[in-house]
Amino acid sequence: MDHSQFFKCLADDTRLQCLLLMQQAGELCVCELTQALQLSQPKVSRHLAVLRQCGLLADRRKGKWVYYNLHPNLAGWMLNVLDTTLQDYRKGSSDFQRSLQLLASGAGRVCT
Amino acid sequence: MDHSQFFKCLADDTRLQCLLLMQQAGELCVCELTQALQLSQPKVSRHLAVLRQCGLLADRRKGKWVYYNLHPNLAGWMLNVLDTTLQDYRKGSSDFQRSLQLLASGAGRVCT
DNA sequence: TTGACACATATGGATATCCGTATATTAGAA
DNA sequence: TTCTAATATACGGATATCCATATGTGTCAA
Repeated sequence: MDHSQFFKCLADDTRLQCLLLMQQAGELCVCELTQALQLSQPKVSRHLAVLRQCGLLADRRKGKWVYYNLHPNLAGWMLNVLDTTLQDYRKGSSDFQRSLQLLASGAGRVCT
Repeated sequence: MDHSQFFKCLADDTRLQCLLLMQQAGELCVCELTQALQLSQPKVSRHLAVLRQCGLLADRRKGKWVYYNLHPNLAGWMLNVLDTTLQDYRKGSSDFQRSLQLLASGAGRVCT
């Protein structure tokens, strides 16, 4: 995986938010991400597929639900970039705060 | 400037190499970058314009030459991302080593 | 002022990306 | 097996990105 390819993965707002939410909150299923980000299911799913195919995410099926998380073998420098970004993202983005709240409240949450 | 917008700037190989070369070597003019990266002048110039318009680079004209450098007011987290990337980039990319050598040797260099 | 050089930008076409909508796939429950 | 819910993918169109080539702009020197 190329350096610029990695950044291409972060260059879309939906993908970046998914990654940062998982880094903050750990493993999440598609329905949680869809709720937290207030986006359509196909949109979220398609972007998660991109991140999975690039090796940034690992997926795990449990019953009807599929859980995603940062890939355990993610390169150190990539984790470092995500860390740095998350720290700044938390300060600035009110959307991110709302997403975290939606996550915490479990609004519309169906997966166990 | 948006977070994902910043990553969009790094998502192109030419732009990423330009940024990392400047971070490594400091201020560089267009002809040096063109030589070091072995790319056409319009291609380099166009990507530098993108980075300048996004506020990542500052430019300074001196006679016939235009020197570019990382913008002095670059946000801390962005510098941090670039640092992390450069460290890993130096290890892996043999192209980058060659570019640095071309820079150091001053091959085809005309600007003072 | 003219010519040469460094750099910037305009243009048009090829390709990639993104999205909404519709549909397929998979798993559990009835 | 059949139905439903969660997720994945296919399709078509709109938009964005990237490039090579050609041309414009600014500076110096003669």
